[in-house]
Amino acid sequence: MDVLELESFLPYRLYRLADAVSREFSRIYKDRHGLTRPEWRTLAGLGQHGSMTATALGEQSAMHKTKVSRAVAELERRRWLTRKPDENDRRIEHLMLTGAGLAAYREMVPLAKAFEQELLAKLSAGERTAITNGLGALKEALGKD
Amino acid sequence: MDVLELESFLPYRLYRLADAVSREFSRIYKDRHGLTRPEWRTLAGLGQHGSMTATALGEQSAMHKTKVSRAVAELERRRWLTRKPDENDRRIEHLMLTGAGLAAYREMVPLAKAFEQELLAKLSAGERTAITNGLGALKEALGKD
DNA sequence: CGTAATTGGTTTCATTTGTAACCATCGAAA
DNA sequence: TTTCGATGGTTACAAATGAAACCAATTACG
Repeated sequence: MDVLELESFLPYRLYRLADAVSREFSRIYKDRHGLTRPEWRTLAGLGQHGSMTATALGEQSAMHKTKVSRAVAELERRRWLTRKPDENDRRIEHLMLTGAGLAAYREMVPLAKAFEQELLAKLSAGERTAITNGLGALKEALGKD
Repeated sequence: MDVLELESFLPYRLYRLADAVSREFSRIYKDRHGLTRPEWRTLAGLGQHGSMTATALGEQSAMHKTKVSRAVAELERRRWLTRKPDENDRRIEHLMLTGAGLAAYREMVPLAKAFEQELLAKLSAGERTAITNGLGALKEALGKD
């Protein structure tokens, strides 16, 4: 009889780990500011790049366009970002953080980095390169088909 | 100014990858049988262990008890599993697959394994041990706190 | 040109999810 | 034994999500 060992099955291991890490990390943006993950990613994308379109945001952070649309709407409601219509193409809007949005971003960045450092600090140097490289290789593998 | 590089941020990399792999893998149970992920995991848990309680299922496959409850209800509706009340403790029910449930499981196991093999085949031997070990180490790191 | 196909983004609707409240049963302690 | 806290599991409600339909503006092309 053929049995699948769930615990060692790669898709399951990956998902479980990502879920645990993500849940833990979410405390930084959810508990402190009541943000959802799409909202956090939107903030992070704009904080990193300054100004982006909704489409670019979706591509950078792997979000469906409806998620982006809703996240942007909520951040706008909070006055954390503003939209500026494109000069040449009136379908496009350029998004950027307001002062308040930038302030929130600047407050969270060090917390995010600290979170990552704390996690990595529990690993040996070899283990750190192992995940980094392993994840990189797997990402490449998924791409080429 | 302090910026967070989202692309290389561990929680993000992990989640993105897990999401992509999981989405790809879901074709095997979603497209073929219309199962949700909790339903697939329930099937996989019972197929692997023969008989389990709902609580045990939740622990093994990292699912909230409401997810388990609903997945079990749906699989029961399909007549893919049955419940047997515990002799001594009437709160507990032992779950096990029916013939139909087992048949579906046996059909999917080779597909799941093939999926994993195909993915791993795109990596070098070194990269394969890198993810395996990296994920293992990270899981340990999350546990100890 | 004028029409069709594409693109950027929003909205609607059905499904999935999480939280919390809930019901029943059990075990321990008074 | 009664009572209280814990445990196994379900349900109700609100929020998050995905798919598909949609609107408007733009581009491609006959």
